[in-house]
Amino acid sequence: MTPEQLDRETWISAGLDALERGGVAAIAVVPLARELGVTRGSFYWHFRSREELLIGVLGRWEREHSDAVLDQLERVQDPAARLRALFERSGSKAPSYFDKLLDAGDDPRVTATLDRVAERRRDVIARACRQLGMTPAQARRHARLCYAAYVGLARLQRDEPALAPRERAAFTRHVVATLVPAD
Amino acid sequence: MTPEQLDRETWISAGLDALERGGVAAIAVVPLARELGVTRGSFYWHFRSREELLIGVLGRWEREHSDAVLDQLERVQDPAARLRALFERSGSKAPSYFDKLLDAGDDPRVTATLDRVAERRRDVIARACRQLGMTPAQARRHARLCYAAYVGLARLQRDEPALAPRERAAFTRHVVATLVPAD
DNA sequence: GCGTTGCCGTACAGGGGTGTACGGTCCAGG
DNA sequence: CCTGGACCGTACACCCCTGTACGGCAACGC
Repeated sequence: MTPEQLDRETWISAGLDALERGGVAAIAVVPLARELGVTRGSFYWHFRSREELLIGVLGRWEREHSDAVLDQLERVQDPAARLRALFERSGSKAPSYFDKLLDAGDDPRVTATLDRVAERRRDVIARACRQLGMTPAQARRHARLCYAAYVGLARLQRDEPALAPRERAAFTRHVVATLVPAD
Repeated sequence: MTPEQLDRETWISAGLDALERGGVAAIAVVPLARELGVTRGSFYWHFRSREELLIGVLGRWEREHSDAVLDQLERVQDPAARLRALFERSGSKAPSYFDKLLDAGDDPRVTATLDRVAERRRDVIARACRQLGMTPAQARRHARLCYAAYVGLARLQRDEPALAPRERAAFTRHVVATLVPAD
């Protein structure tokens, strides 16, 4: 099934899985080697250090899980619908990697990545707000607020387990009604 | 200056300082002992384990930095002004401990504490919303949104360094105008 | 004075992690 | 062939942390 020969990308995939389960601290050489049925000898052939793996994992997340989502969002023509889609996504299960990364505020590599995606996401939101008639300054402030709510919702959703489907839908409607102008 | 004899409360104070600087992981016996100019022999006389210290630090934060703030907030009569005060606080420097704790989502002790304070804060917000004319269900949803924004703002404010005073004031006004009903 | 108690230093055992050096294996290709 | 390179196992040195056992010292009461 799994190829007997590992390569860089296999290690990075395993690192992403570990991130989802145990956070950034779980992206460690020894546990990953155990999981892959291999020793650290393999790892240090493909990577120069643990940090190099971390950079690889962060890069892949940024490309495949963050930028990709934004591109998908940008394809929505109506700006109000675009913002709605953002908050409807935040109500579902998707941002599992995201709040794990939010937990690792100490690591400079992680914060650098997070700063980049935050800026891009706020830009997308601010553009939609301008299309809805806000001034640039208003749009910038509202984008900041919306992104803060997005980040906070990603947290709440992990701490509180359930939230019944009907209530979840009602809450999402309330969020959209409050934060999406002209709605 | 410092008493040559240490006691439990001194260790807990040092633990709180360490939390502010380096997060929950910095609440460790060896570094704290170094900082206090003492060895672990002292620590293990006052505490049975590192976890006992953690519990002490969390308890003190919950009493002196979380509950105290809520009590102060409750003394504001006008419900709209009460919510305004909440968001004006989130714009300043205060919640430094808070977002450090948010980073440690893995530790069960921390999440338990965070869940308790989240519930209390949402209750305070929801009560204000009901006083402003919302139905109980509306108030519950709006409190959830407000608290999510509060959490998200605590994060943003650490990542982004400055934000000029005038812009900060304008942003706070925008947050209040958006999230405080009848404003 | 003398012991008991509070407080701290020292030493040891152990676990988990990162890197490094080096030794094997297997498979291509001259 | 047999040589070299890709790939992995093994062993070692090291760091940082938790806990435990025990020994020392100073202050207090009796």
